[in-house]
Amino acid sequence: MEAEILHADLDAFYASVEQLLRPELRGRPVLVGGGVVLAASYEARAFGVYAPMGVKKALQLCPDAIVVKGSFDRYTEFSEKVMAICSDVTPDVEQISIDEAFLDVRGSTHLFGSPVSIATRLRQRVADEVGLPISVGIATTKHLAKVASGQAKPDGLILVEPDSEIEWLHSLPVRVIWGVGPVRDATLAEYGINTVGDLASAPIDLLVTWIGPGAAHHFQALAWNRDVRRVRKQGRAGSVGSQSALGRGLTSEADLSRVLLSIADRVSARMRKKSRAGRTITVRARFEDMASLTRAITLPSAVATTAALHSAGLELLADAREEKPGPVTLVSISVSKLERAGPLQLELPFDPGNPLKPGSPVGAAHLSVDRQVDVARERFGKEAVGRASVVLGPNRGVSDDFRKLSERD
DNA sequence: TCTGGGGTCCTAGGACCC
DNA sequence: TCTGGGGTCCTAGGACCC
Repeated sequence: MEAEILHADLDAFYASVEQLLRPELRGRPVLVGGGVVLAASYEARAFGVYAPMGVKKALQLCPDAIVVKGSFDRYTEFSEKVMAICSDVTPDVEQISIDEAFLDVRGSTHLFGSPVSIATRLRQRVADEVGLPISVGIATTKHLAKVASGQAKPDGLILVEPDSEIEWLHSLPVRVIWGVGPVRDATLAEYGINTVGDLASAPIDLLVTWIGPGAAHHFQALAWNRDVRRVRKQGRAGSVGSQSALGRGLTSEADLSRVLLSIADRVSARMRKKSRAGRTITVRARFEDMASLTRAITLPSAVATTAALHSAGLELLADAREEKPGPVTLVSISVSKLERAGPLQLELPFDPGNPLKPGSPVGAAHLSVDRQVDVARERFGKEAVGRASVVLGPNRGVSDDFRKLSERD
């Protein structure tokens, strides 16, 4: 098997963009974030700072660090430029986050040369045309390419030769396996599993009892570089969500409702922008002790409006607070089981008394909004539809939803 | 000053169906 | 009346990733 899968990963992405935009930050320790560090420049990492560390602690370790809030719109712009360069190299690009992507270059070698020369050119172009450092790993599988790019950082390139890949992989700490985080790392360490080699040679029946059957088989396969996942162009099924941290916490119904409304509006606007609607609405609440509860409901039809998410969110949050009263320090709404949705959709508000009868009774996107309202009034009565909200297309806020109604009545 | 905001995936139990 | 096995869908929680 040839090593033809690349994993390209921008180095300290947010911090690097800040240093690019503000030359006075170059060569200096930079922290991007508010309460916690989202990204630390390599100058800051030299002091032991990493994400996600509290900013306070980071400043103790590195008092000269400059803290910047972060400009996420700009980060998206830079990400798009880099992904465009990747797509120049091969059509088989799978973007897995804002700052990293897999590239399958097997179809490009006849045009652009060996995977190493392709990767070298890619790194050079990103440096010249965008101005950012990017590391690349090359291997026979996605997982190994990802491990390799991690080892290549900062600003490096590693090709794992197929005939020595097992030897190379087995020498690394088990934490490099994609999916082994702090908890599993600690569990494995208890049983003397410290390197990938240890993991590879652990008896599978014992591994199953330590970390469960799914994880055991998955991680041991990865430890032998058995990874059949292909580079796939389109994204995953997905979910859309948003959250807000609430400082010391909120207790009043009115405050929480207001926060939920703004979150619901953010989520629904993003769904509409993507022309998606979803059937499962999940609310998560976090409390003062950092414990959290989730509540979910799956509706018979998909919804995408602020009003539907808000009223469902209120119900679900009330349910969670019944189990655990007290100040809520973080709340989130996320929507999954997404489907394609037309840009125009009329919907009745979520009905707390009857969770089986929520929105979109007239999801007839081919009809005009006015026509949808008329049809709905015929079917459901003037009163019910008087409270309906209308999705007017991508990226409209809640005020637009409701304004349309008041115009009608 | 005890910690952001966006996600994916897995597990386990219960309801329900055949 | 008691009993089996298999499958799907849903909810809740948890680990992990960037």
